[in-house]
Amino acid sequence: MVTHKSEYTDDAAPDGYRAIADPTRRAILDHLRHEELSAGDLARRFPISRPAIARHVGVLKRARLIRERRVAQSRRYSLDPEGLRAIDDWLAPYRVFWSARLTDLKSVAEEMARNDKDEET
Amino acid sequence: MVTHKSEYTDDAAPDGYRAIADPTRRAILDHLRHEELSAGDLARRFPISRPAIARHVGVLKRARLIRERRVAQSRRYSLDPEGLRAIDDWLAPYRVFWSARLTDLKSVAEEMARNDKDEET
DNA sequence: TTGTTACGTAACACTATGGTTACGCATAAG
DNA sequence: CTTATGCGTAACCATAGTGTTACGTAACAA
Repeated sequence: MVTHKSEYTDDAAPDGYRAIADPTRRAILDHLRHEELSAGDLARRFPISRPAIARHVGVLKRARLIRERRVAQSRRYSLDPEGLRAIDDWLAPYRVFWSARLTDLKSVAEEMARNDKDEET
Repeated sequence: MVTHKSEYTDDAAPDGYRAIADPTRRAILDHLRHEELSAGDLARRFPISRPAIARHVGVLKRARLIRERRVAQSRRYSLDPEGLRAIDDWLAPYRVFWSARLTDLKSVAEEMARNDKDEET
């Protein structure tokens, strides 16, 4: 709803779901999967400006999807499994829906209901 | 440019990443994991209006995360594994980053690099 | 010191998103 | 038929998100 905060209280860490919602940020992760890169390196690989990259990197960092390592005046970024693992954990209960056949989806749902009876807050 | 339209450029199917970025939509999915529900059913379980639910449901439907089944004037929604599976597929290559422990992250990255040498288009 | 390089942050504009209320359409029931 | 129910859509408003340019700071090099 309306938080009425309006100040830039950036205390709340952005969640991983929001972080990977942006295709540019997913592409950044895909790049970091292969090698450690700085913000400048990334900016050269994308059609957007370096400040934009810096913002994306900030979101990913606060969501614990990447880590920062300072080398001289450069900052190298690498993957941090923590955030993606959280998403994977959320996704896990759904995985049975496609690993188990689709032919009997209803029984699968009922089995799920037994396993985690009241998971919602 | 689009000066006076700008309202619904939503012809393109929304991707699943965007769909699960919203906590309300994730909660909707969690409810549908246990039982088949209509938009009205969902609206009663959430503190937002039914039209808002209908919009969320539309996003989830176009992202192939849920399915619609018409019963009389009611529309029952159930999970569609297709969309979440796509996300899981994207997530899969990263899974090795936390299944292999953090002790030697660099070698893991190099292994990944060998496996899918150039994945970006 | 001065100059270069690498980077993040501030300020701003535009678009996208998510909420509301009001309305229209389809089906069911009387 | 008329009336009620269930649901989606349109119009509108407030906020969050994403891009830009301009600027400030920190680490090297000379």
